Amino acid sequence: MGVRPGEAELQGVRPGQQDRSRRTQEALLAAAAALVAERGLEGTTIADIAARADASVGAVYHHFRDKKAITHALFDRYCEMMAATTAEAVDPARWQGASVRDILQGHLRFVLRDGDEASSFGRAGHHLVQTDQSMRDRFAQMWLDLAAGLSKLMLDRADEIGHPEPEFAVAFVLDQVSSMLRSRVIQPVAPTLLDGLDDESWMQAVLASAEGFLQLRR
Amino acid sequence: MGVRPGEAELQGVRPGQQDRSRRTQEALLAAAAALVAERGLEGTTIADIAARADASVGAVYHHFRDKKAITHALFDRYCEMMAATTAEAVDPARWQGASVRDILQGHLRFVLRDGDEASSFGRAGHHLVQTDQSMRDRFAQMWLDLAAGLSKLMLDRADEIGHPEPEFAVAFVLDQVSSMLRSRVIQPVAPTLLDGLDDESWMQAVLASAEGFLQLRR
DNA sequence: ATTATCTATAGATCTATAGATAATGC
DNA sequence: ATTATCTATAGATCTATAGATAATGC
Repeated sequence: MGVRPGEAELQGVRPGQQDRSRRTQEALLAAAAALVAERGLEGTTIADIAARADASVGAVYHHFRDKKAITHALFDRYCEMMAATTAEAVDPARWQGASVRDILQGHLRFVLRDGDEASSFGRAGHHLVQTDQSMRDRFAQMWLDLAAGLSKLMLDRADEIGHPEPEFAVAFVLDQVSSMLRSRVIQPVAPTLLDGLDDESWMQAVLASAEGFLQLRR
Repeated sequence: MGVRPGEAELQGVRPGQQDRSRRTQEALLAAAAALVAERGLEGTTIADIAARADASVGAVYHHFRDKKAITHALFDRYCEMMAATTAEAVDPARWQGASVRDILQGHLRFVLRDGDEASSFGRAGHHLVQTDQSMRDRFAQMWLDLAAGLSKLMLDRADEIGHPEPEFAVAFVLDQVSSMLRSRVIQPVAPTLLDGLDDESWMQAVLASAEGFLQLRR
């Protein structure tokens, strides 16, 4: 999936020419994602990955040149997921006739759903971002793309926005929403005062807050 | 500082009876804090710590039973800092005559200033929280104490709050503010759309948002 | 005399490789 | 015949200790 053979091989991922090979490689990646999501990169050993995938250490090194090649393959998956999300979230055609509130709500719902299915690739990606500069840069670019796309969609509806500086207000609200999503879904660090609140009510409160700041007209 | 000798020794920190000893132990802790803040716990070796403190590996093990003892000593420092902050932020006497907005602003200013001085103990603490369950629990308790204190201060001024459910509104706003502080100051992960904005203007926008949600009366 | 520090190294882990064995598909 | 997997292990790194040396303060 994803990277073309030539490119993948450059990054230390061996293509594989048998069906069995592809299955093993999938299992190894899934095992690595789960373990990295749980314990972080440095808490995960090659032997752990092999064991969880019912394979051997040798098999791991048959598929990946070294440990770094595994992390890059994992992060590629993460980037594909996020790029797909962005493309959909930012497509103007999809949001014909939608209001600013609809757009924000769509984004919130998407991330909440995504967090719910507890995709280990997502969590693993977030661990990796903190360990490698090149991944940090790539992540930053992806996030700016998403934010810029959402921002454009919302500013196309500037007539709904009562705040005197719509550009600033939109940037602030996107920042606010993403910070809150991160604390609740992506990388919770401490229980919050709102832990008892269900996702739907929480989302409505976030939307109400954004609505107030933007001074949305009905 | 902080822990009483008996308690410290139990946790694997050797008290030390000479002046030189105390200085070395300080240097070792400061070095460990800086390195953990930079590279995380698992990226930091005992040899690194010794080198940065101009000491030897043997000296490290003279002062701390094992690596875990160092991390606990670091986290103790972090807890002391945070407990002091909380005690001050939550003291009703200090906020005589202050408005809800003043209280929120005080909290924001404090964390922003703290982040500015880039205390490596603070950053190290945040890395440690993610690696150890007992630290996670302790951190959660401290954060709930701070939030409960701020919440009480604000609810004592419920007459300023126009939101129909003041308790919920206050909890939501505290959650929102702490999420945003974390993303901007404590553990930034990606550049935001607001990176160009100075701290003061950012803070004013956060306060305006909270003011709107709480429906504060003047 | 006691306490603190240093050097050198044993023991534990972990990454990565080499060589032998098993499975695949032309 | 080729590709994939496994077992066993070399080499690198890191934690922790032992024993020798240096500094402190009664």
